[in-house]
Amino acid sequence: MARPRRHDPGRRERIVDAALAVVGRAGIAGLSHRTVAVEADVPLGSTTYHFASLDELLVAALRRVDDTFGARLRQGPEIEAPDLAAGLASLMGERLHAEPAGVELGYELYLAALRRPALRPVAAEWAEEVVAALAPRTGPATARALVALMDGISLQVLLTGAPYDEEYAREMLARILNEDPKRRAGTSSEPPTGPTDT
Amino acid sequence: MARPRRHDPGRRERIVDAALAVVGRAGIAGLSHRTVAVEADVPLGSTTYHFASLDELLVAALRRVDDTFGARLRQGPEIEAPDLAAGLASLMGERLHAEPAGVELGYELYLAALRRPALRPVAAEWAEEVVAALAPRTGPATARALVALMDGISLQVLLTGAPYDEEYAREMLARILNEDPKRRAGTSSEPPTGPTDT
Amino acid sequence: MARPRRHDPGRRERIVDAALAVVGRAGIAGLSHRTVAVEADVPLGSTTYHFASLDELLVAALRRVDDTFGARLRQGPEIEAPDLAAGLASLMGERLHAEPAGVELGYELYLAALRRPALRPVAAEWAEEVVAALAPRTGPATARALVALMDGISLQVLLTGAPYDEEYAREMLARILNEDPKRRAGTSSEPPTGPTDT
Amino acid sequence: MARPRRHDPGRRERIVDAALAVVGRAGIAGLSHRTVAVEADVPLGSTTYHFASLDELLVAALRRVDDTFGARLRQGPEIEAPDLAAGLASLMGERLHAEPAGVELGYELYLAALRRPALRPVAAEWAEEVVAALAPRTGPATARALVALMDGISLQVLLTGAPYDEEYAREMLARILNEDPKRRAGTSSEPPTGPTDT
DNA sequence: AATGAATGAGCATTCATTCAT
DNA sequence: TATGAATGAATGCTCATTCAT
Repeated sequence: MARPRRHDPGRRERIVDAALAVVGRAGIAGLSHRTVAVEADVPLGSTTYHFASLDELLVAALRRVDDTFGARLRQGPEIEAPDLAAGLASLMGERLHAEPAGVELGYELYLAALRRPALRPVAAEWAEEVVAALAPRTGPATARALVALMDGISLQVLLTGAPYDEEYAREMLARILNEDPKRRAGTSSEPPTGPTDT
Repeated sequence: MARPRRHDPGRRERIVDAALAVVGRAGIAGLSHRTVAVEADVPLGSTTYHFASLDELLVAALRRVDDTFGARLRQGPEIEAPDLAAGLASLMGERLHAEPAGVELGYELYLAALRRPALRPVAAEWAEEVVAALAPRTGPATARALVALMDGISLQVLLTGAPYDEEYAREMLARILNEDPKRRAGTSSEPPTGPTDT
Repeated sequence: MARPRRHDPGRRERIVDAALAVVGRAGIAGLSHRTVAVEADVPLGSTTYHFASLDELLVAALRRVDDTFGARLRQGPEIEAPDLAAGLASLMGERLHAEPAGVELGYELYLAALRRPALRPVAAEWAEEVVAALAPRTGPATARALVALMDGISLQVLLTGAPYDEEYAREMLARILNEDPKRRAGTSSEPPTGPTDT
Repeated sequence: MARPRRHDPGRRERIVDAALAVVGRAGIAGLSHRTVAVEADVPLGSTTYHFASLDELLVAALRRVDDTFGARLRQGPEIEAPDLAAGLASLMGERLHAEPAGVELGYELYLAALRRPALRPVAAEWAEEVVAALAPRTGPATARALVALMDGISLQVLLTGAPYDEEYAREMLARILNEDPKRRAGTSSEPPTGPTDT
């Protein structure tokens, strides 16, 4: 009972919150007008009134997530650590252990965006955010490669259920940070816009 | 009308083929008993008779795919190329251009596996296959990192729609192949089970 | 309760019957999976199982109607009446009074077909049936014009609610049956394929 | 954002215009409060505020249409043409080719009126308008028959997709204009209220 | 062994209308 | 006087699975 609730300010936000809760629990595929309406304790029609389509709701929900790797990187000290590879490897481990759901959500978003164009802008933003945080320190090309490697390693962990090996991650990230020693002297950093960068 | 086809020996296989065709065309989400029954020109009940669940059918179909990066790697010459990084970068480009659908299917499988445990073994196999092909040449740890990096780079290409930059990929793969120059001499290969490998 | 009803032979036909009943009562616009399911006392899914789309069901229902003007014409004596115009006018009146619902259904079908291509073949068949019945007596062109005139007169009656004026109808049908007296001698019939016919 | 538009005097008219645009584009079935509100760039509530029901809005919109056969007939020269049948046949062809959408709208209105009593007055007006334009020249009964025949012929063209045969139409219209040659001399006009007219 | 029929749950979406402000 | 928000009912349709034959 107890559901008169005409004039419910903030309802739109509550729906977004509910969508996020549903996606966290059941994945993007588990999001439907019905699941979100139940979660938000709101009539079904209300979800379609506020969001013309499920994609629109999903995008609104994903944009609200500021608990991404990029966000964490911007706030934390790792970006300035003397050993950047170790900092990133540590941060990966921290997130994989502390909030695996958040990490999963991120990759689910990436992969879902492959088939749902509406999600691509958000996915691209999430990815760009990390690159933007790293680029000032490493240059854009290396930053992009670091992100690619971290993405690939995280996916492997999530998929195989194998434990995260932080030392292994550190080593491989360090290799990316090493420019080719045959062509240059082996320094561990490169100018923001080095000659090999795009 | 008059489509008896009792005693149809290859039917099970035909259903698997049809499932694969459907998945290739419409993605994993497009697979249903109905779509596959239509594609195979088989009664609906036949699909549930031969496969207890959709997941089972999907697994059977995915296991039959031999058009994976790993399979291609096993057959081709790249694995023995003097410049392994260049070989892999070239192979990535080839696949991204020639059969993006196949590449997408791979990542779609990863996505699905995140939430559907039944698919995880296949997804893990697909990933392991590449590692297994590379490991004899680079050692398992480096192989795993190469795969991670290639996955990350491919995802970026597919998600952002940016053109694939083969030279960039080659450079970054080469960095992974370079062991830390501070600790060792920069050789482009390492023994199958080097000290840093897991 | 009392609704186990697995294995219900003839169900498909019952659904068609129900559809016809719904359309007769509420018009084509009143036909929905739900209304027809209730009318047939059948679960909702059953209607979509037997008919892939509403259009398909509607077409099946309309094709079963043999209570059309054309059917009546084929069976009755009017077609051979010495005064064809009077026979047709009388038949129109008979139908308008005895089964206005059937007449309405016919014109609703014609008009609905304007916007729903799936209905056009049936509508065309209904119209052709009358033409085919009349053509041996009057020639195809005159037959077509007779049908057009009868359609137009019936529409006016249905729309305005004005009473059907049989004598008026007879007079105008007779005029169509009269070939142009300026060019020919005024006979009341023309050969099956007269020179002015298409 | 910032679309205040309080005190918008012509809003009611704009809503009617928008309704007409929607109906022209998507048919009567495509008219809804939402579609019309979007088309008029007006808040949803505004449409229900100004028009108590959809029917009311639809009637207001249809009454404004002056692009009907009757309107065209009142303005054009055909009504005074020496060969009235030829004039009408030509006008039919002109409209069927130049604005089939407008013609279809007319018949769609007839359809809707069959089941929605609120629309009947408008539909009757549309039909009466042509009769009124023709009656001074032909007498009311003949006028009504001409209209009936033209409606029937137009419906056949729209339904079967067959090309409009102007000469055929002219011939049949001419027959209606010919009073029965057996009873009277074949003149091509009759006094406004001839003995056979109702 | 094989399958056509069946079905209850679910889907995204549209809608006319009501109502508190 | 306007209107944004709200909502319950309905729409066509898909689905995995069950089951009697």
